[in-house]
Amino acid sequence: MSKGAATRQAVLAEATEVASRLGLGGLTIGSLAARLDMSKSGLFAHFRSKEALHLQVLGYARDAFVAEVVRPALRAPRGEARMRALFDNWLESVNVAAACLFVSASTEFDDQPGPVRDQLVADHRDLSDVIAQIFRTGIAEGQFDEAADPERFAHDLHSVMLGAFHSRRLLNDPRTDTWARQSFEALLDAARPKSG
Amino acid sequence: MSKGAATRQAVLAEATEVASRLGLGGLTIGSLAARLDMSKSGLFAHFRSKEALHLQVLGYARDAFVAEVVRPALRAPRGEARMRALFDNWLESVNVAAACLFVSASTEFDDQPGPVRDQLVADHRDLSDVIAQIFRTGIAEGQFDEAADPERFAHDLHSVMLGAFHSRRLLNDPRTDTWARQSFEALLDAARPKSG
DNA sequence: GCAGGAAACGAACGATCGTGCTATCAATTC
DNA sequence: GAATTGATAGCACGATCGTTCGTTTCCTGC
Repeated sequence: MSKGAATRQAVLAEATEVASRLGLGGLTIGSLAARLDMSKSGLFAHFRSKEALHLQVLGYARDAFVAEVVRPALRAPRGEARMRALFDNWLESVNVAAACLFVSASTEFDDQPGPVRDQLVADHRDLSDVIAQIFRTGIAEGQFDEAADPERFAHDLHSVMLGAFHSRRLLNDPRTDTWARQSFEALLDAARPKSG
Repeated sequence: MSKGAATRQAVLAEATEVASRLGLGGLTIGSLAARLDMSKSGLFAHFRSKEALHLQVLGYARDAFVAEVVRPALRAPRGEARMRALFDNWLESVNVAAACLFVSASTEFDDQPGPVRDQLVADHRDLSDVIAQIFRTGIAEGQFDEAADPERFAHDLHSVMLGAFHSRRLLNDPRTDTWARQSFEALLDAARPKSG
């Protein structure tokens, strides 16, 4: 990796950290440069616009999220076990900057049309598709009901995670994980094949 | 209402609208003043600090949310009917500025300690208490299981709403309401007294 | 209708915002 | 090791940020 690419990665890592706390809107070139002991213009030259920085931060966060949450889960056996692995990793990522960034950026930009919002929608769709696909495999394995809607399951699972992030990060409620796991089990139970 | 109080209300209404789209962090005195055809200093004099403005916006949004979502629901018969009324009103408020503001501000400030965050936590607790109390009444009425946890129900209902706001506002998914209602019914079913 | 107080304004503050230039410095290629 | 490319710094720009101050205008209670 060339020198430029290396510092760019370092900038994106730090930017992801900051943006996960202050939101993408709270991310400023100046303070970011100060944190990294760089000049404002030197840092800026890597991105050429603030929106480009936003997009690259989202790309970096997406890669981190996939590497930390999604990819390890895909090594679990297909179907329900894989779904459980994904859920576990996701729930553990409640303090991982990349995961938090997507939650905060999604509510921050849901009313601000543009490339950033578009990217967030696309990323959400990708994750939703992964969940739905795992679910479909579970159907094929006989673990889930053929009549169940994989996309609705993905939506419901996402809701559970949003609630968990809210409960853990804003309220700091110690019951968060217990409740999230119970909700997850309820989702699985509801998706089980009807016996008879 | 005196002149000052009147314009202050007008400012808070507009500020709530703007903050619901751009977040509290995206709310600036200058642009807010321009929207209301006021001078920056004239508007600022009402609040004396930006944080005070933030807190008063939250108070205004809270009152609006209670007036639009909570209070009407309390006129429904106690127990399950009241819970359904609350859910219906809440789901309809997906495009009401005050309701959106709480969702976005909660994720925006969950990592920024201070009075604003404290206020958000308090407001969340208040709403959670209302839900839990309605649930407890439903238990007393025999509609819900004595063994069910009212606070967990409140948390789960909140998760469903967060998912609905996300799905409607970011993804603009037409299935949002259907899915939210199905999730709500599932929560109610899970809370029903066990027969036998 | 006048006095006194509240409300709004205009101008300015220092700081910081995002974004350009130009120059210097380091790294890579021959 | 010289030449070339790319990375970083310095400086400046207009704009806007939150905030203060002194003045003016409007409202209100007598």
